Amino acid sequence: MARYNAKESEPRWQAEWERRQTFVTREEPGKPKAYVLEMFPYPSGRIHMGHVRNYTMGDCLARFRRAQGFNVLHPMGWDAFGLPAENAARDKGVDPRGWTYDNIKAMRRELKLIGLAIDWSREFATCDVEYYAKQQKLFTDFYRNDLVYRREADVNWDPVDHTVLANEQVIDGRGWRSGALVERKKLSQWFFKITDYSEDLLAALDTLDRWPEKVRLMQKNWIGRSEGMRFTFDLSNGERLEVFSTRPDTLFGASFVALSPDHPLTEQLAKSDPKLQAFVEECRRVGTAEEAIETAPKMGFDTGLTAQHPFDASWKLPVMVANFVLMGYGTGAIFGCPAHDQRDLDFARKYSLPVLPVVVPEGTDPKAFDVGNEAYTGPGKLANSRFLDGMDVDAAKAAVAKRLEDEGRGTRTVNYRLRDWLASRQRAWGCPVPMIHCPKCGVVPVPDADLPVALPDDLDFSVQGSPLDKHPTWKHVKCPTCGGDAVRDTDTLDTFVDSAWYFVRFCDPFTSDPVNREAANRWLPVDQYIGGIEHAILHLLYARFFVRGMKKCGYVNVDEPFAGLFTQGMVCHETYRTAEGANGVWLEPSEIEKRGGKGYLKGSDQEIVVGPSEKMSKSKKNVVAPEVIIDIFGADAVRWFMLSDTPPERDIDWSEEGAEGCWRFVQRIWRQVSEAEGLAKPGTAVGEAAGTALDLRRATHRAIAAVTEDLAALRFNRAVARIYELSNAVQGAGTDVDGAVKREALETLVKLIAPMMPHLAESCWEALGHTSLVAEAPWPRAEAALLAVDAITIAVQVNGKRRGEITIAPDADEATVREAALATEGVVRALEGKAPKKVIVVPKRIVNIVA
RNA sequence: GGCCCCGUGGCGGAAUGGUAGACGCAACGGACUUAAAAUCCGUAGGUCCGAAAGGGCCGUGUCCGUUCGAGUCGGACCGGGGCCA
Repeated sequence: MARYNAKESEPRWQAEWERRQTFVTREEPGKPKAYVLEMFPYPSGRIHMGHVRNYTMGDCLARFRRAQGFNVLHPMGWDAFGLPAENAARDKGVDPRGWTYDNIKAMRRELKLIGLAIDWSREFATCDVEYYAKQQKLFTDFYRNDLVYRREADVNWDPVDHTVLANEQVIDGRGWRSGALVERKKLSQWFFKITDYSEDLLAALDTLDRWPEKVRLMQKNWIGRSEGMRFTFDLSNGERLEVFSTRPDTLFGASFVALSPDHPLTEQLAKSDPKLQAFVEECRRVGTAEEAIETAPKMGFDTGLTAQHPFDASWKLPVMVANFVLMGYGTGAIFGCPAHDQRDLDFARKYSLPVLPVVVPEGTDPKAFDVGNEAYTGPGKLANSRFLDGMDVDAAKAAVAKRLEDEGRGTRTVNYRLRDWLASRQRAWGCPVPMIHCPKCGVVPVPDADLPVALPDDLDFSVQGSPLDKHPTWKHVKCPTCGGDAVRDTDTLDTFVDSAWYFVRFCDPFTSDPVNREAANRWLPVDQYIGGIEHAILHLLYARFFVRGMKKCGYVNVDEPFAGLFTQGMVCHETYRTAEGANGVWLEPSEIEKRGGKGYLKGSDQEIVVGPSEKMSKSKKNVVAPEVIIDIFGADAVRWFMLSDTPPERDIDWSEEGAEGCWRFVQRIWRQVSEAEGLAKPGTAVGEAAGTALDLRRATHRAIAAVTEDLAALRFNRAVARIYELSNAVQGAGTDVDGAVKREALETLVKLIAPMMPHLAESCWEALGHTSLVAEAPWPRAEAALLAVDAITIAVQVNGKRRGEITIAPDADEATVREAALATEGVVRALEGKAPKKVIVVPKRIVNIVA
């Protein structure tokens, strides 16, 4: 037989699957369902190794479930709106729609090279007007159901690029592209009311038991529930100021009251105080990113006002404006207790404010307790706090709360760090916000009959500002209510909205409603979602919110989008450069060669520096292109690599040697199958087996049991190891094994590799004389009788040290095992004639003799 | 600073509290070959004793503990990574 020719075989089987519509999902209500989904890609134009790993894992699971008799939904689409298309349009003058669809075409072709068992008939892109039309319908329904609202908000504004920037795009107070100092600007923006679900999104994390603990913890921290109090201070100007605090127990340690630069009172005071106005502007230059505010030096401005301590009318605290107080958190005003809050302490030291400890560790003398430059936030007893003295922190919080509530001065509240989701973007390549602004009627949603609000084809990306807004005609429209002249909302929705419900649409992407309720309720939740950990918060939280909103609007009746979540690791590669440090120039893997464990410039004796393995990135040139690799080794070998060795949640190192090893294994399987001699005819029953044949049958069925268990738990690397073992067993069994037993072993081997190396499996299946597809063959079943063994080898220890082993029947009684153990040569030697004090017999495990 | 995760051969990694290092990569020895590639067979944690068969001791980052028995459970520490500050 000839060597396995992946180049010839892979396109052939891909065409055959397509011809037979093997992976088109049909509704098969009699079967259990399995919705397997990998995070859909942004159509950059090229796939990378990270995609290959992600989609191979999902594909392996989808094929496995299919063979097990599940009705599988495994779709694919494109997260196709976003900035790169718009930047290409602006910089190169290309049409963003054409650019995007060209990229999709190129990427689809590359993806198909992997041989994925995907129902391509359901494919869509979020930039398809058919898709975003439905999203606009959802948006207006969310609006009618009070899940969307409009308000003025502070945003990062780049005055050079004339655009809003996300917090992450502001570096050191400057726009990442223009380098201009970012301003904060108030704009009317659309928000999703995600905070309505703060408590539910937090509490329901406990139900997601097939999510990584890490992701649940990250979401929990992001939602940031804290219990505290809102209460008021009386100010010297006669007004009352409401503050929020999670530490009301430290009220007697207060040394100032601080306002956010964006607090209404600050704004009011700034009108008549140019110095304060200048201070506020300085604060705004830091931007709105929490981290920037957190790490910026503490800055304060004394307003000259004082606040009266709630429990002591004679105690006056200065009222400051401080840059570290966030308007979006609590009430935008705090009282500062420097001894027990690090930010307050940094601030107090800078402005020479008093620092009085009011909580000290148990058994510490309050007079001797020195705060220094580190705030004490641990547990302890109250001190210097009048009626609270001696209480612990919780008791003091309760006592303060009760007193403030009794006086009608405050209430206990739960506060969340989670903010409402700002959905407006001043960008043109996105889903237009389906709203109309009428001078008479105000904001009016676009009526269903007028949807979709499609993007115009003739956007001019060379203009300053938003191309949608600057379009000569697009925004002008009649008000649906009064018929008068009105304008469209010229913002688009955050692209995270597009990905917040695409998995619902996949359940029936053809229906004219946004959702086919029956299909959605049958397929959802996604049984296994697979993607990168980088989406732990944003995408996954938004999708959880969206499903809740869609439930409120009557579209679905599930509580959570993703029942199982798996976050796969990155693909890494060694880095190469011509020299250490700054003198070195990065080299591509194809530019070097390895000899004797060292790296050299290809075809020369010039040694190069082999650096550590890092995430593949263009800047370090340590990327390998999937298409190139598939061309060399075939898709199956690459798929096998992605599933081998490294546990799927960890980062994997791509290496040429490893890929060659996979390619050799492909050939080995092919050889074992295609060159097998003396096989029984397909369908021959296996009779009584003994000796080598029985050993092979046992190895076969052990492999079935282990691989089945491992694949169900996504332990691909272990499944791969079990398959190697079966292959070794086939090899070791030799040629004179019964033909039916050998056929059983080989057919099992082929079925077990089928989810991982589907093309090779089809070729082998054909070589074994089948005319059907292995993709349509049922998953093998392990026979319990063959998993049992009639003799097991267990270790014998003396005082916990291994001194020998015995081979014995698994059901041997304790006395027999004990006798055999004590008779073992090594045990006799170790005991030196002494009588054992105790013999511990753990059936089928071990014998330990205590001497 | 707090919380979480991870430290096992040259490398990736296995191991329900029960024979540590399965399986793979790289390496080495042998067979086949004019030769190479490919393939097949075999060796392999360290160390000491022995001609060999075999055996002793040490060994999962370090130390301590629980247990008949610890890579696995608990505590402290060291190192790496992540999230939040």
